[in-house]
Amino acid sequence: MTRTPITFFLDTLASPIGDLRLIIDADGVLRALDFEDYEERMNRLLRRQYGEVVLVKGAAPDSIRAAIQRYFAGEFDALREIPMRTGGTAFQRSVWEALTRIPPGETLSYGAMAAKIGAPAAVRAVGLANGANPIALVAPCHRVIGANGSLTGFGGGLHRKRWLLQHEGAAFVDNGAI
Amino acid sequence: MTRTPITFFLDTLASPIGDLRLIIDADGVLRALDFEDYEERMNRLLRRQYGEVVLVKGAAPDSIRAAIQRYFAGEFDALREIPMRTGGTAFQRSVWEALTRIPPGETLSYGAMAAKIGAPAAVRAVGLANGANPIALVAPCHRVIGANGSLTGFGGGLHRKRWLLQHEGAAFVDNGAI
DNA sequence: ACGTCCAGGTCCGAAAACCGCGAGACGAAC
DNA sequence: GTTCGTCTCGCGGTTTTCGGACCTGGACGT
Repeated sequence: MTRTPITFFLDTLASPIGDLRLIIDADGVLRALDFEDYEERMNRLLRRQYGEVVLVKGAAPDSIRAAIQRYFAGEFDALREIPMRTGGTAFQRSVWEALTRIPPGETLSYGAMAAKIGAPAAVRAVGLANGANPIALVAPCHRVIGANGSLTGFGGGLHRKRWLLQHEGAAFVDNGAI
Repeated sequence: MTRTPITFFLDTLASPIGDLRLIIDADGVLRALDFEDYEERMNRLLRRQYGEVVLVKGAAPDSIRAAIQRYFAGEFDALREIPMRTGGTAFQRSVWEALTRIPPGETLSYGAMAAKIGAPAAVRAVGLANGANPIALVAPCHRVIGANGSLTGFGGGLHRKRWLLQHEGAAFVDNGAI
């Protein structure tokens, strides 16, 4: 099945935990963000949400690049200034939207997040939706951890989840998982 | 799953065998054409090919409207001037593309058409693809008939297939089916 | 403490069902 | 013996359906 393809712009940006890939649309809005070594995963997510996607190289707006760099420099709330947009189902959007309301330095459990969006039993579904989050960092899925405080999973690698939470000064239980 | 919806323009045009619905894209290219009383069927095809579709009223280019009227006035080849584009699978496109190469006044059997696109055994599949043709008249699926010359099926009603073939002066076996 | 089971949204792959056919077989009519 | 209908079955792409997996957690049993 061939749908009319949609075109996005691709930029990269160095960070302390590896190069980032930024996907920007024609309006200069962030559509996806991931680590370069998980490129394949991101492409899969993009295809799921938008069908066929054409990526061309293009510079992301300076404001977005600067905001991310300020985040890594310790100005955590800079991420909130970044305009973003996603596809996905209504459920997924509600999860991702809820992510942006977790303040830096705090965490939430999957169960608590499920309760917060009004579907207290959909705990695993929240986990899945987190796994399908196309916009790492800006939709801070790394701030969702297990009910017992452990790191559980992260699409960009658990070591990065650990780094990000430490960077933000959040409390969690480090069980040494990779 | 919500994909970004695509917007098309909808126009209508009277014909000797009923009002036509024309679906035009932003470039003024024909995306679909069907008879008004089979609207539901066309909407289903559009949804299959493009996902969510938003239809707004809008005038089709004069050149397209005029070409269709000239066809009904007896200038059969006028249809070939109409720019069109489709979604669908590779197989379906090859079938629809082959349709446009059948001259007015001639017919082809499903089996012959299957052979022509290099899949001689895919006879029923050709039938299915014909049934999924979104652009009646311009992709002249009415020119495909049974191996024994009978009318078999037509998405817009067999009486219209009969009328069109008579209009073009094509030979076929009329078994009186409705 | 620890295993086991289930809950629920979504995607993916496999399998089955669907058909705008046509060739071959069969029997019934002239 | 032809010529026709009718029936059966195989064909192959597409759609639909179904079952399992998953970035978890809480209840229940031992």
